[in-house]
Amino acid sequence: MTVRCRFAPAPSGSIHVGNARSALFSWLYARHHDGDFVLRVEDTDASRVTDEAYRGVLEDLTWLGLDWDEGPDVGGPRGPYRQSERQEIYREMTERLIASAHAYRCWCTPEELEERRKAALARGEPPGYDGRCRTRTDEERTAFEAEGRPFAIRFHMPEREWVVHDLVKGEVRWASQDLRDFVIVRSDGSPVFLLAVAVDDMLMEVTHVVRGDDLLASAPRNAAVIEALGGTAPAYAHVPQVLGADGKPLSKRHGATSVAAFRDQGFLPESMVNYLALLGWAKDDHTTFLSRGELVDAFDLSHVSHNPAVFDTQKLEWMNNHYVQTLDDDELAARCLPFLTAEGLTVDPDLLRRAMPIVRERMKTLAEAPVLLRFLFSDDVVPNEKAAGLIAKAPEGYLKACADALDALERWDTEEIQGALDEVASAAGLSRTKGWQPVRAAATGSNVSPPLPESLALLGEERTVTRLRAAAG
RNA sequence: GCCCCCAUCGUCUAGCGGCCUAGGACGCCGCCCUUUCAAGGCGGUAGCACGGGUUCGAAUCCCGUUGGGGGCACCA
Repeated sequence: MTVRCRFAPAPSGSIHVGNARSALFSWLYARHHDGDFVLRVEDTDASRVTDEAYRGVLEDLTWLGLDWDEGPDVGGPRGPYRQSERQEIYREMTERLIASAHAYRCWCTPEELEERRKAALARGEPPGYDGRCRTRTDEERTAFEAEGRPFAIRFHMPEREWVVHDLVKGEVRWASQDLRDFVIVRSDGSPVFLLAVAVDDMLMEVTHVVRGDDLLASAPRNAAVIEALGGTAPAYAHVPQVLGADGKPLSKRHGATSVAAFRDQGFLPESMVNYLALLGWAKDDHTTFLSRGELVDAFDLSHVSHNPAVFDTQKLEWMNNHYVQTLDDDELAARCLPFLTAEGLTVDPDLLRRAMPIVRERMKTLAEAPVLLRFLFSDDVVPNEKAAGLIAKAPEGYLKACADALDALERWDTEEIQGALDEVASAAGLSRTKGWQPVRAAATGSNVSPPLPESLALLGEERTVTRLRAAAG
Protein backbone atom coordinates (compact mmCIF):
# COMPACT_ATOMS: atom_id res chain seq x y z
CA MET A 1 0.00 0.00 0.00
CA THR A 2 1.30 3.41 -0.95
CA VAL A 3 1.65 5.82 1.92
CA ARG A 4 -0.31 8.99 1.27
CA CYS A 5 0.12 11.99 3.54
CA ARG A 6 -1.38 15.41 3.26
CA PHE A 7 -1.06 18.92 4.49
CA ALA A 8 -4.31 20.80 4.73
CA PRO A 9 -3.76 24.43 5.65
CA ALA A 10 -6.37 27.10 5.86
CA PRO A 11 -5.15 29.72 3.41
CA SER A 12 -4.85 32.51 5.95
CA GLY A 13 -1.65 34.09 4.70
CA SER A 14 1.79 32.73 5.42
CA ILE A 15 1.77 29.61 7.55
CA HIS A 16 3.35 29.87 10.97
CA VAL A 17 6.30 27.76 12.01
CA GLY A 18 4.16 25.34 13.99
CA ASN A 19 2.09 24.46 10.96
CA ALA A 20 5.22 24.38 8.89
CA ARG A 21 6.63 21.75 11.19
CA SER A 22 3.47 19.66 10.90
CA ALA A 23 3.75 19.95 7.14
CA LEU A 24 7.41 18.97 7.32
CA PHE A 25 6.74 15.88 9.43
CA SER A 26 3.91 14.85 7.14
CA TRP A 27 6.10 15.38 4.08
CA LEU A 28 9.05 13.55 5.64
CA TYR A 29 6.90 10.58 6.49
CA ALA A 30 5.53 10.41 2.94
CA ARG A 31 8.95 10.76 1.33
CA HIS A 32 10.57 8.31 3.72
CA HIS A 33 8.07 5.70 2.60
CA ASP A 34 8.26 6.66 -1.07
CA GLY A 35 4.68 7.79 -0.75
CA ASP A 36 2.58 10.66 -2.03
CA PHE A 37 2.20 14.07 -0.50
CA VAL A 38 -1.07 15.84 -1.12
CA LEU A 39 -1.79 19.51 -0.62
CA ARG A 40 -5.36 20.42 0.13
CA VAL A 41 -6.57 23.91 0.84
CA GLU A 42 -9.18 24.18 3.56
CA ASP A 43 -11.07 27.22 2.47
CA THR A 44 -14.54 26.22 3.65
CA ASP A 45 -14.63 29.39 5.66
CA ALA A 46 -14.60 31.29 2.39
CA SER A 47 -15.22 34.66 3.96
CA ARG A 48 -11.69 35.62 4.82
CA VAL A 49 -9.83 33.78 2.11
CA THR A 50 -7.91 35.91 -0.33
CA ASP A 51 -6.03 34.76 -3.36
CA GLU A 52 -2.92 36.31 -1.91
CA ALA A 53 -3.23 34.21 1.22
CA TYR A 54 -3.61 31.11 -0.89
CA ARG A 55 -0.49 31.88 -2.89
CA GLY A 56 1.39 32.64 0.34
CA VAL A 57 0.88 29.09 1.52
CA LEU A 58 2.18 27.65 -1.73
CA GLU A 59 5.18 29.96 -1.64
CA ASP A 60 6.03 28.94 1.89
CA LEU A 61 5.97 25.25 1.07
CA THR A 62 7.93 25.77 -2.11
CA TRP A 63 10.53 27.81 -0.29
CA LEU A 64 10.90 25.08 2.33
CA GLY A 65 11.26 22.53 -0.45
CA LEU A 66 8.21 20.53 0.56
CA ASP A 67 6.96 19.47 -2.84
CA TRP A 68 3.54 17.95 -3.39
CA ASP A 69 2.36 15.37 -5.87
CA GLU A 70 -1.25 16.47 -5.91
CA GLY A 71 -2.70 19.83 -5.08
CA PRO A 72 -4.82 22.77 -6.19
CA ASP A 73 -2.20 24.03 -8.63
CA VAL A 74 -0.95 20.74 -10.08
CA GLY A 75 -4.20 18.80 -9.92
CA GLY A 76 -4.32 15.05 -9.50
CA PRO A 77 -6.69 12.09 -9.71
CA ARG A 78 -8.49 12.77 -6.43
CA GLY A 79 -9.29 16.45 -6.87
CA PRO A 80 -10.40 19.06 -6.71
CA TYR A 81 -8.02 20.05 -3.94
CA ARG A 82 -9.74 23.15 -2.67
CA GLN A 83 -12.61 22.54 -0.32
CA SER A 84 -14.51 25.45 -1.80
CA GLU A 85 -14.68 23.44 -5.03
CA ARG A 86 -15.93 20.31 -3.30
CA GLN A 87 -19.30 21.54 -2.09
CA GLU A 88 -21.18 19.08 -4.30
CA ILE A 89 -19.19 16.19 -2.86
CA TYR A 90 -19.99 17.21 0.70
CA ARG A 91 -23.65 17.54 -0.18
CA GLU A 92 -23.68 14.07 -1.66
CA MET A 93 -21.92 12.53 1.34
CA THR A 94 -24.32 14.28 3.66
CA GLU A 95 -27.23 12.75 1.79
CA ARG A 96 -25.67 9.34 2.20
CA LEU A 97 -25.23 9.88 5.91
CA ILE A 98 -28.82 10.96 6.32
CA ALA A 99 -30.08 8.05 4.23
CA SER A 100 -28.18 5.59 6.39
CA ALA A 101 -29.39 7.31 9.58
CA HIS A 102 -25.89 8.40 10.52
CA ALA A 103 -26.99 12.01 10.40
CA TYR A 104 -30.17 13.90 11.08
CA ARG A 105 -31.74 17.31 10.92
CA CYS A 106 -31.39 19.46 14.00
CA TRP A 107 -33.81 22.32 14.51
CA CYS A 108 -32.38 23.53 17.80
CA THR A 109 -31.62 27.22 17.58
CA PRO A 110 -28.31 28.65 18.78
CA GLU A 111 -30.19 30.33 21.63
CA GLU A 112 -31.75 27.06 22.78
CA LEU A 113 -28.43 25.29 22.56
CA GLU A 114 -26.70 27.97 24.57
CA GLU A 115 -29.40 27.84 27.20
CA ARG A 116 -29.20 24.07 27.55
CA ARG A 117 -25.42 24.23 27.59
CA LYS A 118 -25.50 26.60 30.51
CA ALA A 119 -28.10 24.53 32.32
CA ALA A 120 -26.04 21.39 31.89
CA LEU A 121 -22.95 23.15 33.19
CA ALA A 122 -24.95 24.41 36.16
CA ARG A 123 -25.98 20.84 36.96
CA GLY A 124 -22.36 19.77 36.70
CA GLU A 125 -22.93 17.84 33.51
CA PRO A 126 -20.91 17.89 30.27
CA PRO A 127 -22.08 20.82 28.12
CA GLY A 128 -22.25 18.99 24.79
CA TYR A 129 -25.30 18.46 22.61
CA ASP A 130 -28.00 16.41 24.27
CA GLY A 131 -29.26 14.69 21.12
CA ARG A 132 -32.73 16.20 21.35
CA CYS A 133 -33.46 16.34 17.61
CA ARG A 134 -32.46 12.74 17.15
CA THR A 135 -35.53 11.68 19.06
CA ARG A 136 -38.09 14.17 17.76
CA THR A 137 -41.52 12.74 17.15
CA ASP A 138 -42.90 12.67 13.63
CA GLU A 139 -45.38 15.37 14.65
CA GLU A 140 -42.60 17.67 15.73
CA ARG A 141 -40.65 17.10 12.54
CA THR A 142 -43.59 17.80 10.30
CA ALA A 143 -44.41 20.88 12.32
CA PHE A 144 -40.86 22.25 12.01
CA GLU A 145 -40.79 21.50 8.32
CA ALA A 146 -44.19 23.08 7.71
CA GLU A 147 -43.01 26.13 9.56
CA GLY A 148 -39.89 26.24 7.37
CA ARG A 149 -37.69 26.44 10.41
CA PRO A 150 -33.98 26.40 9.53
CA PHE A 151 -32.03 23.32 10.47
CA ALA A 152 -28.47 22.10 10.67
CA ILE A 153 -27.36 18.55 9.98
CA ARG A 154 -25.88 16.64 12.86
CA PHE A 155 -23.81 13.51 12.80
CA HIS A 156 -25.00 10.77 15.08
CA MET A 157 -21.94 9.68 16.96
CA PRO A 158 -22.23 5.91 17.41
CA GLU A 159 -22.62 5.18 21.10
CA ARG A 160 -19.56 3.20 21.88
CA GLU A 161 -16.06 3.67 23.18
CA TRP A 162 -13.66 5.12 20.61
CA VAL A 163 -10.02 4.19 20.41
CA VAL A 164 -7.46 5.94 18.26
CA HIS A 165 -4.12 4.22 17.77
CA ASP A 166 -2.10 7.34 17.40
CA LEU A 167 1.35 6.89 15.91
CA VAL A 168 2.93 9.31 18.34
CA LYS A 169 0.58 9.40 21.34
CA GLY A 170 -0.18 5.70 21.43
CA GLU A 171 -3.63 4.38 22.25
CA VAL A 172 -6.10 7.11 23.19
CA ARG A 173 -9.61 6.29 24.38
CA TRP A 174 -12.84 8.24 24.69
CA ALA A 175 -15.90 7.09 26.55
CA SER A 176 -19.14 7.22 24.59
CA GLN A 177 -20.65 10.03 26.66
CA ASP A 178 -17.68 12.28 25.93
CA LEU A 179 -18.32 12.31 22.21
CA ARG A 180 -21.58 14.05 21.42
CA ASP A 181 -23.41 14.45 18.14
CA PHE A 182 -21.89 17.32 16.22
CA VAL A 183 -22.97 19.59 13.40
CA ILE A 184 -21.63 18.66 9.98
CA VAL A 185 -23.68 21.08 7.87
CA ARG A 186 -24.65 24.55 9.03
CA SER A 187 -28.18 25.83 8.61
CA ASP A 188 -26.97 27.87 5.65
CA GLY A 189 -25.98 24.62 3.96
CA SER A 190 -22.22 25.00 4.30
CA PRO A 191 -20.19 22.00 5.44
CA VAL A 192 -18.25 22.11 8.70
CA PHE A 193 -14.57 21.24 9.03
CA LEU A 194 -15.33 17.95 10.80
CA LEU A 195 -17.25 16.71 7.77
CA ALA A 196 -14.99 18.12 5.09
CA VAL A 197 -11.79 16.74 6.60
CA ALA A 198 -13.22 13.26 6.99
CA VAL A 199 -14.69 13.18 3.51
CA ASP A 200 -11.55 14.54 1.90
CA ASP A 201 -9.17 12.25 3.72
CA MET A 202 -11.30 9.31 2.74
CA LEU A 203 -11.81 10.26 -0.89
CA MET A 204 -8.22 11.35 -1.34
CA GLU A 205 -7.17 7.99 0.07
CA VAL A 206 -4.99 9.52 2.71
CA THR A 207 -3.36 6.75 4.73
CA HIS A 208 -1.58 8.81 7.40
CA VAL A 209 -2.79 12.06 8.87
CA VAL A 210 0.04 13.96 10.51
CA ARG A 211 -1.15 17.14 12.22
CA GLY A 212 -0.96 19.19 15.40
CA ASP A 213 -2.18 17.58 18.59
CA ASP A 214 -4.70 20.36 19.08
CA LEU A 215 -6.74 18.22 16.69
CA LEU A 216 -6.40 15.03 18.69
CA ALA A 217 -9.94 15.24 20.01
CA SER A 218 -11.35 15.48 16.53
CA ALA A 219 -9.69 12.24 15.44
CA PRO A 220 -12.47 9.94 16.71
CA ARG A 221 -15.06 12.21 15.08
CA ASN A 222 -13.19 12.13 11.78
CA ALA A 223 -12.86 8.37 12.00
CA ALA A 224 -16.54 7.94 12.88
CA VAL A 225 -17.67 9.90 9.83
CA ILE A 226 -15.41 7.90 7.56
CA GLU A 227 -16.64 4.62 8.98
CA ALA A 228 -20.25 5.72 8.61
CA LEU A 229 -19.49 6.40 4.97
CA GLY A 230 -18.13 2.90 4.59
CA GLY A 231 -14.51 3.94 4.41
CA THR A 232 -11.46 3.05 6.45
CA ALA A 233 -10.06 5.75 8.70
CA PRO A 234 -6.43 6.72 8.12
CA ALA A 235 -3.75 6.26 10.75
CA TYR A 236 -3.31 9.39 12.84
CA ALA A 237 -0.16 10.97 14.15
CA HIS A 238 -0.68 13.99 16.37
CA VAL A 239 2.47 15.97 16.84
CA PRO A 240 2.79 18.30 19.82
CA GLN A 241 2.45 22.04 19.56
CA VAL A 242 5.18 24.57 18.92
CA LEU A 243 5.28 27.25 21.61
CA GLY A 244 6.57 30.79 21.75
CA ALA A 245 9.46 31.88 23.96
CA ASP A 246 7.01 32.42 26.81
CA GLY A 247 5.89 28.80 26.67
CA LYS A 248 2.48 29.71 25.31
CA PRO A 249 1.06 28.38 22.04
CA LEU A 250 2.16 30.42 19.04
CA SER A 251 -0.13 33.33 18.29
CA LYS A 252 -0.12 36.88 16.97
CA ARG A 253 1.21 38.01 20.34
CA HIS A 254 4.54 36.42 19.48
CA GLY A 255 5.05 38.77 16.57
CA ALA A 256 6.52 37.45 13.37
CA THR A 257 6.19 33.69 13.54
CA SER A 258 5.31 33.04 9.94
CA VAL A 259 7.57 31.23 7.53
CA ALA A 260 7.52 34.31 5.32
CA ALA A 261 8.75 36.46 8.18
CA PHE A 262 11.74 34.22 8.75
CA ARG A 263 12.46 34.18 5.04
CA ASP A 264 12.34 37.97 4.95
CA GLN A 265 14.66 38.14 7.93
CA GLY A 266 17.28 36.29 5.96
CA PHE A 267 17.01 32.74 7.20
CA LEU A 268 17.82 29.97 4.77
CA PRO A 269 15.30 27.25 4.00
CA GLU A 270 18.03 24.69 4.69
CA SER A 271 18.42 25.79 8.30
CA MET A 272 14.71 26.32 8.76
CA VAL A 273 13.99 22.74 7.71
CA ASN A 274 16.82 21.31 9.78
CA TYR A 275 15.82 23.31 12.84
CA LEU A 276 12.12 22.51 12.51
CA ALA A 277 12.88 18.82 12.15
CA LEU A 278 14.77 18.91 15.41
CA LEU A 279 11.83 20.52 17.17
CA GLY A 280 10.20 17.43 18.55
CA TRP A 281 12.32 14.85 16.86
CA ALA A 282 15.91 13.63 17.01
CA LYS A 283 17.81 11.10 14.94
CA ASP A 284 19.95 9.99 17.85
CA ASP A 285 21.82 11.42 20.80
CA HIS A 286 24.35 13.45 18.84
CA THR A 287 23.35 14.30 15.27
CA THR A 288 22.47 17.95 14.79
CA PHE A 289 22.95 18.72 11.12
CA LEU A 290 20.84 16.83 8.64
CA SER A 291 20.25 17.67 5.02
CA ARG A 292 16.83 17.26 3.52
CA GLY A 293 17.86 13.88 2.13
CA GLU A 294 19.28 12.71 5.42
CA LEU A 295 16.08 13.75 7.15
CA VAL A 296 14.02 11.77 4.68
CA ASP A 297 16.18 8.73 5.31
CA ALA A 298 16.17 8.98 9.08
CA PHE A 299 12.72 10.34 9.88
CA ASP A 300 10.45 8.19 11.93
CA LEU A 301 7.15 9.15 13.55
CA SER A 302 7.65 6.80 16.47
CA HIS A 303 10.52 8.96 17.65
CA VAL A 304 8.52 12.16 17.67
CA SER A 305 8.47 13.78 21.09
CA HIS A 306 5.27 13.74 23.14
CA ASN A 307 5.69 17.16 24.65
CA PRO A 308 5.41 20.64 23.19
CA ALA A 309 8.52 22.50 22.08
CA VAL A 310 9.52 26.11 22.53
CA PHE A 311 10.74 27.74 19.35
CA ASP A 312 14.24 29.04 20.09
CA THR A 313 15.23 31.77 17.65
CA GLN A 314 18.79 31.90 18.99
CA LYS A 315 19.39 28.30 18.10
CA LEU A 316 17.88 28.89 14.69
CA GLU A 317 20.29 31.79 14.19
CA TRP A 318 23.22 29.63 15.17
CA MET A 319 22.11 26.96 12.77
CA ASN A 320 21.51 29.49 10.03
CA ASN A 321 25.07 30.74 10.39
CA HIS A 322 26.25 27.17 10.01
CA TYR A 323 24.37 26.79 6.73
CA VAL A 324 25.52 30.19 5.49
CA GLN A 325 29.08 28.93 5.97
CA THR A 326 28.41 25.86 3.87
CA LEU A 327 27.30 27.82 0.79
CA ASP A 328 29.89 28.54 -1.89
CA ASP A 329 30.66 32.10 -2.97
CA ASP A 330 28.34 32.19 -5.97
CA GLU A 331 25.43 30.70 -4.13
CA LEU A 332 25.83 32.88 -1.07
CA ALA A 333 26.23 36.02 -3.17
CA ALA A 334 23.05 35.19 -5.07
CA ARG A 335 21.15 34.81 -1.83
CA CYS A 336 22.52 38.02 -0.36
CA LEU A 337 21.79 40.10 -3.43
CA PRO A 338 18.07 40.75 -2.79
CA PHE A 339 18.83 41.91 0.72
CA LEU A 340 21.41 44.40 -0.55
CA THR A 341 19.26 45.83 -3.29
CA ALA A 342 16.36 46.08 -0.86
CA GLU A 343 18.58 48.49 1.08
CA GLY A 344 18.95 50.61 -2.01
CA LEU A 345 22.50 49.52 -2.75
CA THR A 346 23.74 49.19 -6.31
CA VAL A 347 25.65 45.97 -6.37
CA ASP A 348 28.50 44.90 -8.64
CA PRO A 349 27.92 41.12 -8.78
CA ASP A 350 31.58 40.27 -9.18
CA LEU A 351 32.64 42.43 -6.25
CA LEU A 352 29.86 40.86 -4.20
CA ARG A 353 31.02 37.38 -5.00
CA ARG A 354 34.60 38.23 -4.07
CA ALA A 355 33.42 39.66 -0.76
CA MET A 356 31.77 36.45 0.38
CA PRO A 357 34.85 34.86 2.00
CA ILE A 358 35.22 37.71 4.47
CA VAL A 359 31.58 37.98 5.54
CA ARG A 360 30.51 34.35 5.46
CA GLU A 361 31.20 33.48 9.08
CA ARG A 362 29.96 36.84 10.28
CA MET A 363 26.38 36.51 9.12
CA LYS A 364 23.71 34.96 11.27
CA THR A 365 21.17 35.91 8.65
CA LEU A 366 21.35 37.23 5.10
CA ALA A 367 19.79 40.44 6.33
CA GLU A 368 23.16 41.26 7.88
CA ALA A 369 24.83 41.41 4.49
CA PRO A 370 23.96 45.09 3.91
CA VAL A 371 25.36 46.05 7.30
CA LEU A 372 28.62 44.26 6.63
CA LEU A 373 29.02 45.30 3.01
CA ARG A 374 27.48 48.73 2.66
CA PHE A 375 30.96 50.30 2.56
CA LEU A 376 31.70 48.44 -0.67
CA PHE A 377 28.59 49.43 -2.55
CA SER A 378 28.11 52.99 -1.42
CA ASP A 379 30.59 55.85 -1.25
CA ASP A 380 28.29 57.75 1.01
CA VAL A 381 30.29 56.81 4.10
CA VAL A 382 29.05 58.60 7.17
CA PRO A 383 30.97 57.41 10.23
CA ASN A 384 28.75 56.17 13.02
CA GLU A 385 29.26 57.51 16.52
CA LYS A 386 31.98 55.09 17.54
CA ALA A 387 33.75 55.43 14.21
CA ALA A 388 33.73 59.20 14.53
CA GLY A 389 35.25 58.83 17.97
CA LEU A 390 38.03 56.61 16.68
CA ILE A 391 38.85 59.07 13.91
CA ALA A 392 38.86 61.98 16.32
CA LYS A 393 41.18 60.16 18.73
CA ALA A 394 43.73 59.26 16.06
CA PRO A 395 47.06 61.05 16.42
CA GLU A 396 47.53 64.24 14.42
CA GLY A 397 48.31 63.41 10.80
CA TYR A 398 47.95 59.69 11.35
CA LEU A 399 45.22 59.04 8.80
CA LYS A 400 47.02 61.19 6.25
CA ALA A 401 50.15 59.12 6.78
CA CYS A 402 48.15 55.95 6.23
CA ALA A 403 46.62 57.37 3.09
CA ASP A 404 50.05 58.34 1.76
CA ALA A 405 51.54 54.95 2.53
CA LEU A 406 48.67 53.16 0.83
CA ASP A 407 48.71 55.53 -2.10
CA ALA A 408 52.37 54.72 -2.64
CA LEU A 409 51.78 50.97 -2.88
CA GLU A 410 52.90 49.33 -6.12
CA ARG A 411 50.68 46.32 -5.69
CA TRP A 412 47.18 46.53 -4.20
CA ASP A 413 46.74 43.29 -2.37
CA THR A 414 46.11 42.11 1.16
CA GLU A 415 49.76 41.56 2.11
CA GLU A 416 50.92 44.91 0.80
CA ILE A 417 48.07 46.75 2.50
CA GLN A 418 48.70 44.98 5.76
CA GLY A 419 52.42 45.78 5.55
CA ALA A 420 51.78 49.45 4.90
CA LEU A 421 49.27 49.75 7.73
CA ASP A 422 51.61 48.01 10.17
CA GLU A 423 54.45 50.26 9.17
CA VAL A 424 52.54 53.46 9.78
CA ALA A 425 51.15 52.11 13.03
CA SER A 426 54.48 51.09 14.49
CA ALA A 427 56.06 54.36 13.34
CA ALA A 428 53.39 56.07 15.44
CA GLY A 429 54.03 53.67 18.29
CA LEU A 430 50.63 52.05 17.98
CA SER A 431 49.59 48.42 18.20
CA ARG A 432 47.68 46.89 15.36
CA THR A 433 44.47 47.14 17.35
CA LYS A 434 44.99 50.81 18.07
CA GLY A 435 46.49 51.64 14.73
CA TRP A 436 44.02 49.91 12.47
CA GLN A 437 40.78 51.04 14.10
CA PRO A 438 40.87 54.64 12.84
CA VAL A 439 41.56 53.34 9.36
CA ARG A 440 38.67 50.91 9.64
CA ALA A 441 36.46 53.74 10.83
CA ALA A 442 37.46 56.05 7.99
CA ALA A 443 37.19 53.44 5.25
CA THR A 444 34.03 51.65 6.35
CA GLY A 445 32.32 54.21 8.54
CA SER A 446 32.12 51.72 11.36
CA ASN A 447 34.14 50.43 14.29
CA VAL A 448 33.13 46.92 13.26
CA SER A 449 33.83 45.50 9.84
CA PRO A 450 35.14 42.46 8.04
CA PRO A 451 38.94 41.99 8.25
CA LEU A 452 40.54 45.29 7.32
CA PRO A 453 43.24 44.51 4.73
CA GLU A 454 40.86 42.20 2.90
CA SER A 455 38.14 44.83 2.99
CA LEU A 456 40.46 47.50 1.61
CA ALA A 457 41.74 45.15 -1.07
CA LEU A 458 38.15 44.81 -2.26
CA LEU A 459 37.41 48.50 -1.91
CA GLY A 460 40.28 49.44 -4.18
CA GLU A 461 43.16 51.80 -3.78
CA GLU A 462 41.52 54.92 -5.06
CA ARG A 463 38.36 54.69 -2.98
CA THR A 464 40.35 53.76 0.12
CA VAL A 465 42.77 56.64 -0.17
CA THR A 466 39.98 59.09 -0.92
CA ARG A 467 38.11 58.05 2.19
CA LEU A 468 41.16 58.26 4.42
CA ARG A 469 42.04 61.71 3.12
CA ALA A 470 38.45 62.86 3.58
CA ALA A 471 38.47 61.63 7.18
CA ALA A 472 41.88 63.16 7.83
CA GLY A 473 40.25 66.50 7.03
C1' G B 1 -17.43 21.15 35.85
C1' C B 2 -16.16 16.79 32.74
C1' C B 3 -12.83 14.36 29.06
C1' C B 4 -8.06 13.98 26.67
C1' C B 5 -2.76 15.03 26.03
C1' C B 6 1.96 16.28 28.34
C1' A B 7 6.14 16.63 32.27
C1' U B 8 14.81 15.13 31.74
C1' C B 9 19.64 21.35 32.32
C1' G B 10 16.93 28.39 30.94
C1' U B 11 15.71 26.11 25.67
C1' C B 12 15.71 21.70 21.96
C1' U B 13 16.64 16.79 23.12
C1' A B 14 19.19 11.30 24.06
C1' G B 15 17.29 7.78 27.47
C1' C B 16 12.52 2.98 26.07
C1' G B 17 14.53 -1.43 34.27
C1' G B 18 20.96 -2.23 35.53
C1' C B 19 25.70 0.61 30.18
C1' C B 20 23.27 7.15 34.14
C1' U B 21 28.52 9.65 38.67
C1' A B 22 21.99 11.31 33.43
C1' G B 23 24.85 12.09 27.14
C1' G B 24 24.62 15.89 23.03
C1' A B 25 23.18 20.85 21.07
C1' C B 26 21.76 26.22 21.70
C1' G B 27 22.38 29.96 25.36
C1' C B 28 25.37 31.71 29.32
C1' C B 29 30.45 32.06 31.82
C1' G B 30 35.90 31.44 31.46
C1' C B 31 40.38 30.52 28.65
C1' C B 32 42.94 30.13 23.82
C1' C B 33 43.33 32.19 18.87
C1' U B 34 43.03 37.34 17.25
C1' U B 35 43.32 43.70 13.40
C1' U B 36 37.45 45.20 15.22
C1' C B 37 33.34 41.83 14.92
C1' A B 38 32.53 37.05 14.10
C1' A B 39 33.96 32.11 13.23
C1' G B 40 36.91 28.23 15.45
C1' G B 41 39.28 25.31 19.67
C1' C B 42 39.23 23.98 24.93
C1' G B 43 36.86 24.02 29.65
C1' G B 44 32.78 25.23 32.97
C1' U B 45 27.52 26.20 34.65
C1' A B 46 22.81 23.79 34.84
C1' G B 47 18.09 18.94 34.76
C1' C B 48 15.06 13.59 35.78
C1' A B 49 8.19 18.55 38.93
C1' C B 50 6.42 16.23 43.74
C1' G B 51 4.57 11.96 46.71
C1' G B 52 3.57 6.96 46.99
C1' G B 53 4.13 2.09 45.15
C1' U B 54 6.24 -2.39 41.92
C1' U B 55 11.35 -4.40 41.72
C1' C B 56 17.43 -7.12 43.97
C1' G B 57 17.56 -2.45 41.04
C1' A B 58 13.49 3.20 38.34
C1' A B 59 14.78 9.15 34.74
C1' U B 60 12.70 4.68 32.61
C1' C B 61 6.73 0.64 34.88
C1' C B 62 1.92 1.73 37.98
C1' C B 63 -1.15 5.18 41.04
C1' G B 64 -1.94 9.94 42.97
C1' U B 65 -0.72 15.33 43.44
C1' U B 66 0.83 19.68 41.20
C1' G B 67 1.70 22.40 36.88
C1' G B 68 1.05 23.35 31.49
C1' G B 69 -1.85 22.52 27.01
C1' G B 70 -6.12 20.88 24.12
C1' G B 71 -11.34 19.66 23.79
C1' C B 72 -16.66 19.57 25.37
C1' A B 73 -19.04 25.32 18.97
C1' C B 74 -23.90 26.03 13.30
C1' C B 75 -14.41 27.77 14.63
C1' A B 76 -10.72 25.20 12.21
